[in-house]
Amino acid sequence: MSLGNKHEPTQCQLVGDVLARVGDKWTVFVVRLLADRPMRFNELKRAVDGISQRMLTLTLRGLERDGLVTRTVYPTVPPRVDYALTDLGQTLITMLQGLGEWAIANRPTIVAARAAYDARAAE
Amino acid sequence: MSLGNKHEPTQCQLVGDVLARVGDKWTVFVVRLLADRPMRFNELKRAVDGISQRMLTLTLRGLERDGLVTRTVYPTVPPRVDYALTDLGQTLITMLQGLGEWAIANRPTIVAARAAYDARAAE
DNA sequence: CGGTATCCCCAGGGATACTG
DNA sequence: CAGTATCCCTGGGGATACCG
Repeated sequence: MSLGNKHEPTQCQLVGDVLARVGDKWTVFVVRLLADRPMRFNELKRAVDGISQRMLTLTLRGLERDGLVTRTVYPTVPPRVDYALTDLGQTLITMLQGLGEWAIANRPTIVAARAAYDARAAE
Repeated sequence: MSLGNKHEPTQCQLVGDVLARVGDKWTVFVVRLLADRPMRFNELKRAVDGISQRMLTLTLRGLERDGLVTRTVYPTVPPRVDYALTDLGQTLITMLQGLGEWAIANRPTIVAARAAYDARAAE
């Protein structure tokens, strides 16, 4: 097996891709909400504090494209669109959960490190 | 305990912070390299393909500020600076490992979903 | 209701030159 | 060697207006 093969990205690149996917400004919030239950567009918009209509659309389109979210249109009047996590999306939640635990466990340490660093820089 | 307390960020925000920290363009590559052993500045620069001097500096400063990396200066001529992961940085590696496994396991699914989505969009 | 389309701004990040 | 300083450009993302 060739490690330099351009068609087989390194693990680093794969991790980078995942982070690029899920590390944008809004994805985590949307995914977190959909973890509980399917939601409609404006319902999400109201729930995700501060998101613009444009960014909600882009975020959902991206998730849909990667197979993490399904978009279901009910051809009623007025139209109704439901967004829901796919099975793949559910597995992503597990990853984020792990990240959340790490964040909670280590935030005090990080905050302290930051304060110490900034104090040194300011002197 | 109050969940709406502004001094206690939601878990979503914490995850978002971690992702913002580690989800930038270069951090994963640098952290991955330092996981093996401490490295010098230009050594890192050569190892991380395509990174600019400026961005390597900024990335390392950020990691140092958050207590994930230590910076050790040896006052020799020419100067020598070693960067190494802290214990906290090591725990981060564990998280990234998990992300990497998820990425490897699910990439085929994601690639397929993307192809399918793009095919629909193009028709 | 659930979007597109358009305009605009600013931070992330590259290239280059200079320094202790 | 290990940076800082400066310039510049792209694209992420907000605000607003319009559409089926």
